[in-house]
Amino acid sequence: MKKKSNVTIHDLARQLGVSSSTVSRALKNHASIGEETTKAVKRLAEELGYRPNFLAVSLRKQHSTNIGVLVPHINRPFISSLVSGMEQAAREAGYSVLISQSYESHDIEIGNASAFFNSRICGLLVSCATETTKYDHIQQFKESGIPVVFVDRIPEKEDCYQVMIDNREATFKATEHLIQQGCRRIAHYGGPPQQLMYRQRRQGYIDALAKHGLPFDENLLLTANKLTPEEGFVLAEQALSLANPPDGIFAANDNTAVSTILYAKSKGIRIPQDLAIIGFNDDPVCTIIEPNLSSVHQPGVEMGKMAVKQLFNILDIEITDVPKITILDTYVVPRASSVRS
Amino acid sequence: MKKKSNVTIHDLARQLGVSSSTVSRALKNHASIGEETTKAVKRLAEELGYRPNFLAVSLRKQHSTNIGVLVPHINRPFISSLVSGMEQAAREAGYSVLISQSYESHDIEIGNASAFFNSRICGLLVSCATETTKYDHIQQFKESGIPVVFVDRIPEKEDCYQVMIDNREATFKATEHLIQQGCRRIAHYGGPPQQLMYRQRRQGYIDALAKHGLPFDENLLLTANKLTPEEGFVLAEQALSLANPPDGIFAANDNTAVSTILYAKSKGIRIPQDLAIIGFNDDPVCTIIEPNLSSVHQPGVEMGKMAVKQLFNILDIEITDVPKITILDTYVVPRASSVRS
DNA sequence: GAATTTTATGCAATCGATTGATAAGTAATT
DNA sequence: AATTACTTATCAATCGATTGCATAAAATTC
Repeated sequence: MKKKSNVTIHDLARQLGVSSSTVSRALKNHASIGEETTKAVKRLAEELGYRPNFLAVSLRKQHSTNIGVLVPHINRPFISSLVSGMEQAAREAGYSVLISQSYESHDIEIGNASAFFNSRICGLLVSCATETTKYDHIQQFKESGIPVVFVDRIPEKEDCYQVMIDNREATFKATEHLIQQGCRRIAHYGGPPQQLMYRQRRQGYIDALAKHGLPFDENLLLTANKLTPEEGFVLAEQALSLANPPDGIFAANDNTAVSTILYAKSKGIRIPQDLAIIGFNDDPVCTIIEPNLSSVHQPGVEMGKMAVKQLFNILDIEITDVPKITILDTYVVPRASSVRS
Repeated sequence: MKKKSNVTIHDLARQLGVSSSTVSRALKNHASIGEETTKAVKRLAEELGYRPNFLAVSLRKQHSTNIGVLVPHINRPFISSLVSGMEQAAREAGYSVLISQSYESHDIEIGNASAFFNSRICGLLVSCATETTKYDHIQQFKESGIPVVFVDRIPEKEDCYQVMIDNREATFKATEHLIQQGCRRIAHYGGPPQQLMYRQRRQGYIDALAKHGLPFDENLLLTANKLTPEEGFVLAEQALSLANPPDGIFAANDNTAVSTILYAKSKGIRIPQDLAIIGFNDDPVCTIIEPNLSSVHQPGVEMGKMAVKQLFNILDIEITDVPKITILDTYVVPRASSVRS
């Protein structure tokens, strides 16, 4: 009895002396199956613990109920929230989520996309690797009619479904916040400029300076290819050893902002009095570091859910009239690292 | 041309004027297919961009190459590392990872398990919900010959494949570390005792006290059902408002340890002089909080990889003679929150 | 040259569910 | 009684790949 006891539609058919098509239809309450028969089929199905074989269904229907998720890493606060939201929304609708990590490598991303393609996912959610600038590996999905939704990290000029935030506006608000706190020389840590997101973040910074009549000083614009904590220390040292150092720093992520706080403190620089700092992401560390780090909050779980909703919309599973490009709200969370009261 | 251009084995067969069985065999370098034919098949397959349909393969072979992963949450540092390791090891072998979150709810866990069962996963990796004490929903997999590996959160008395750490030993070392730092009244924050893991962690604490001849005081044993940061404040208040307060705290996770540091600091209690603290997990916050939090490091990514390796071992995909129960090493990471020099 | 072995390939069933076309049985209409 | 209309259920093909068995052709042996 401890054997592969997988009951199929045929087993039910045999035991009831009907055809398997009848069983199939009965289970779906098809109108052309008699009430009696339907009831009998359902009773036996329940009794024997019948479970439809999704593989068979998918093969027949030409698509699975698995959604592919392609992200750079999953063990990062923001991304794991993103994935969490995706999983939640997908599962509520009876779909599953397949994940893969590119580790920011374009080649790995291509390989993972290929694997997803072969396993006939019903849709793809992507947050691109930093390296990625070509999208042939994504194109194959579109060509096969498999919907693709880009999340957070959006391709340069592709016409595609997107769920994102307004990076420019978000950083505009963050920079403006520093200005309102009295900062006059604000530095910005930017990410790799080949990525649209980081260029947008830089633009918001520049726009905010312009709006408030502050000069743009190239020396205050620092970039790193990876915004890791380690890199944060390098950036902090660069910024703070300038002949004319900044009185405020807007970092494109929290990692580097945290490192800057640590570095500044070690140099006896007072935060926020001498140096106000704001980060981006609103990671959990923000409320741990002292002083607590101000940051721009972006709704990770929500973005994940929206991406799935977008996908379902395209698949006509749940028509909710989602616009092709969804932009979710961000807001500045002012904390002790920047609030001078 | 932008249509579903999915090339099948039959398309290749037709174009080459051979049967689809020949194509199938040729693609797998079957010995009984002529060299010429094999080459021709492969060339055309390459040319037309043939991709095997995993759904069809899986249906035929009676199992997919998808591994189901059942965890309480994915947006937690330790678990996301666990999942990251699983994904990595799985993908290297050409397998994919399906994830689902139980949110610590037994009912949701059952539902997710059921979905996995229907989609014919080839194996299951589980880290149980706190609520879970019955394992019928897992049993169905074993009965169907689908291997199950438990990770980190292990069932009480089931005979099963496991990848875990020695919780008792880990907490023994952590407690001993505090004792070596001069602590004589050590409190312990425990998790829900219905979960084996937390009972083991408590036991290690008790054993360490015993070994060093320290009295066990029930008042110093505090438990919470959820070891959240909020709950950490509650525990901290309880511990520190005792008539005879502790001089050391060993918390069963980092969240509550961090809250305790924050709380203690707000009360003017010096860390580690007045109160030494050590947590568990070695989350990223440990090096952010000040003073840096000592903790017990457990290898999340490694555990994830091991779990997959264990699965492959059972599936005879890669025989590595992994023991049924794998116990990975942990070590104490001493930091400023507990080191009195 | 006949018998036997080897090499290379095809046939057809199978995995489990779905679905358009079709048939059998009963009831209603003329 | 014959025709039409329903109701209910079956047949058989299909999705794409795999595989045991059969077979045709070529090569080898006696």
